[in-house]
Amino acid sequence: MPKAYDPRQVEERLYEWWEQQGFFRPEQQIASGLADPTRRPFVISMPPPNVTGALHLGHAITSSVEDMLIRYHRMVGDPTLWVPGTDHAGIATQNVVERQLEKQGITRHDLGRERFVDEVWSWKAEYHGRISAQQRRMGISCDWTRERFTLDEGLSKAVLEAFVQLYEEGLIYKGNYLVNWCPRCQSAISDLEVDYDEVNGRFYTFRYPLKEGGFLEVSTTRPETILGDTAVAVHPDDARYTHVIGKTALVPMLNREIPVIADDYVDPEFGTGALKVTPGHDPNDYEIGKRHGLAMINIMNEDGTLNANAGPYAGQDRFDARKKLWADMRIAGLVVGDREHNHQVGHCQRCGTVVEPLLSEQWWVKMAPLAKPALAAVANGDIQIVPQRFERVYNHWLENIRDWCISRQLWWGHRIPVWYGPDGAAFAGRTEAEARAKAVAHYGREVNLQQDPDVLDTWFSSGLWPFSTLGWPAHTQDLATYYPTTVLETGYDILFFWVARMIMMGLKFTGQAPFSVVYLHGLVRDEQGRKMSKSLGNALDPLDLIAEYGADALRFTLLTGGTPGNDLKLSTNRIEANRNFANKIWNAARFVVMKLQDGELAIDASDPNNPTYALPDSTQLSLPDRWILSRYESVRREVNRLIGAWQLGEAGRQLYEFLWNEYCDWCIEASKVRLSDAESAEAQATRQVLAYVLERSLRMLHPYMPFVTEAIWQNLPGMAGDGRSIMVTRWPAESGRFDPLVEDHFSRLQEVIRGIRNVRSEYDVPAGRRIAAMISAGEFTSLVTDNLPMIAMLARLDGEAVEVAADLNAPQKAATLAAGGMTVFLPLANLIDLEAERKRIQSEIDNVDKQVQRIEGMLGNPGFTSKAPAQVIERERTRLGELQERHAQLMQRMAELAN
RNA sequence: GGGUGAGUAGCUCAGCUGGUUAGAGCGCACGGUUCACAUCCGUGAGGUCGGGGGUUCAAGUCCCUCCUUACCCA
Repeated sequence: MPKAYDPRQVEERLYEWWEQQGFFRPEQQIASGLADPTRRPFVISMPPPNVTGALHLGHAITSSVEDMLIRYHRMVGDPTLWVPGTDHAGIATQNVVERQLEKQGITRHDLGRERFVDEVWSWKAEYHGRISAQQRRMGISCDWTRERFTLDEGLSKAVLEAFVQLYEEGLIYKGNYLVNWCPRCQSAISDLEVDYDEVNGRFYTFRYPLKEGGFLEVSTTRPETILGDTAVAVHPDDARYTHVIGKTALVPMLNREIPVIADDYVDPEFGTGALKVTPGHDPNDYEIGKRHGLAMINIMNEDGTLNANAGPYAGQDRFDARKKLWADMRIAGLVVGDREHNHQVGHCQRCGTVVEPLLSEQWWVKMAPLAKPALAAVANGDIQIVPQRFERVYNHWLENIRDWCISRQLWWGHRIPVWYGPDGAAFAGRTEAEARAKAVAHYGREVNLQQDPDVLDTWFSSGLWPFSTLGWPAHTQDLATYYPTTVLETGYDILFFWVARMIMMGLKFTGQAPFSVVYLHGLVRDEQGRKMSKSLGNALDPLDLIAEYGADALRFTLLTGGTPGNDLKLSTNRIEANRNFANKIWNAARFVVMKLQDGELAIDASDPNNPTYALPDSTQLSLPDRWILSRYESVRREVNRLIGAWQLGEAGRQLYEFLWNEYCDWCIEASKVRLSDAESAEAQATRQVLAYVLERSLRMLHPYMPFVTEAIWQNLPGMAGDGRSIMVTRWPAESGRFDPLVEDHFSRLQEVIRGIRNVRSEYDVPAGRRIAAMISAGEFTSLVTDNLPMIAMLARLDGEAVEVAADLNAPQKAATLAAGGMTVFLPLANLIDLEAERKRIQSEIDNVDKQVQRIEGMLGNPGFTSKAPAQVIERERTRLGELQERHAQLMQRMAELAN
């Protein structure tokens, strides 16, 4: 084993080996006996990354969390399946390819639909390759043989099936309503695809002339929509305006006559209290228009220019028209004024263009009937959302859900499976033949059919992902075995886009919730807490980080750097620290492996998936051996508990602290004494314990840091070979080694050792100098004498000059410390300054005093003694006793020094 | 306007169902050629847990309120 762990030397090689061995496949897990085929499989559908481009840290955190869960469950013995795949990402992908073509001066229309789509497919091929290579670098153990793409034949069939079923049930309908229209993409988009950003706009106030004479002052942020006004509204109770209700207003520049109406929606406090109503270009006005039977005028073309309804402004871009119209109105004397005004404006999530509410004929899904069961599934516990607080967000959205616009005026995606007859009648079919048959039945003869040119919203196909990837609508073996899946893990930002829709679709088409747990992670941000983005230039590339620190360090950082549902500010400092951790355990293992050369090591290999270093007979175990075994068992229990409670980060942190602070800093250090006589029985026992605890701990760390744990495990004598891998060993079971008394005893010795080190440091005793000590150990005398060589080594005492007894008198010139229920005198003759020593002891006495007072206060409080649990009271009593004793020891020493 | 999260050491964050003297990493100070590791070891300094009120024997943890901040929905 090299002196430093170098991830670059091992990661890619190990990954290829794992994949080649078939470890990622549930069939292999069952065949090898690791997984119990009678257990419920553990299944995750990977959130499919868009084939748009490269992966970012959002994908890296997804990969880290899911792989952690998958590896853990695989080791636990569940048949474990992780289905990977990618998403065609309609608008996003079409946009990048269009932009690419733009550079060559070509539009998609130049190419035509078919050639353009071919172009996108080749883009997809290239980026899909990049994406899966990146995911492999993360170390993810998904079943690549089951990889899917949303435009695959099978998944496309699922889309057709879902569409036709919903259509036939009347849950999909076509209608001319107000949609969010992106003039650049020239497509409708759903409510969720609109981002509302604050914009420095203007607030324009003008006069609306009345036919009957006079005028009404009205304000707007979008003057060009005046051209589409079909009413002016005031609040019915607004005394200022009662007299104008029912009169007729004249649309500026067009002189079109429109009514002045009264409607509760109008806020008399806002602006002038009179509202222009443009049902064709504003969602609220649309509602008013419906209530009052107003005309709905569309003044805009699909590219954002105005149409013939805009009269003289036809052909002008919407923003040019805004300026022109305002200028003309100014000349006409209709302008009152305009001022700065910051407000929220909808932008296309994919291209940033200001979205226009536009009347348009689109396909919709009726959501209310789908939302109801989805709400119930969470309410009745079929689906658990982690963290739970997101249930409220989920509920709120579903309770107020609106119909979903699913048609997109794009070329890249699932073509809508509807064909129109000559008179426009629509026939939905899973195939053209099916639609044709319906048409023949309808018309009584063959007619020409034309397929709808539009495609479906990407999320329509993603909504089917958990079951379409397993073969639905076909009744495949995979679907029967692995559906419903277990956990859906993703960022909270796509709770509505994806998670809620999968739940609705899953319940609708399979009658079952598609997963039982939704685990939501937070967003990865930069060190200042900003969202990572290309334009800010603050986006870290996971591949760069892996190259510099190793995949394990990145994974561990993403897993332990935060808590579920909360954003994570990623700093390279932290990744570096975790790289150091990988190196630390690598070196710990180097030490152990080196020491293991000194003797034969018995391995219990009765279960091929659970090769186990045998432990010595318990009579052979020293205190440090028993201690690390007990600590290991405590941590094992705690890690299990935490993972069970979805506290994956905390579990990882526990492992980190156990391995570094207990295994390395104490267990290994303490072992060196007993290993010095390599031939001895105690050395052999120590080696066995070192090996056992290391190997078991590596298993628990494996889901977090798969590479370094495997790299080490392959070097552990007797473990590797015959294609064995740590990733398919069993998760450690109860060891029966927990021993609180041992933990108590060892921590007393730790206190003594730390205390001595502290004094040494305070008195500037040279690190290499071995010093004398007198330990007045009371009831712990045999504990100390039994472990004296270890204490001497760790505290750098001169073994020849250590005196231990139940009760010792202090030498005059000595530093004194009370620790672990014992008193230690360090006769540092020429170093001790009596005055300084008195001060040191006094400050310790003060410290002890404070605690004694606190506890005495507690125990003296009848409320406490009568109401607190007996265990807590008992613990405080014990502590008080020890503190009082310590206090007495220090006081006695003070008295001696005073002489 | 409705909702949610965050506010704990100089920085980034843990702290589960309320119960020892509130922890870690980084940074800082001091000291280290201790036979695995300087990607390291040892010691230490540093916190009125955002403010105020309340519940409780006991509050970083529960409740109310306010402040700051980020995000979601409308």
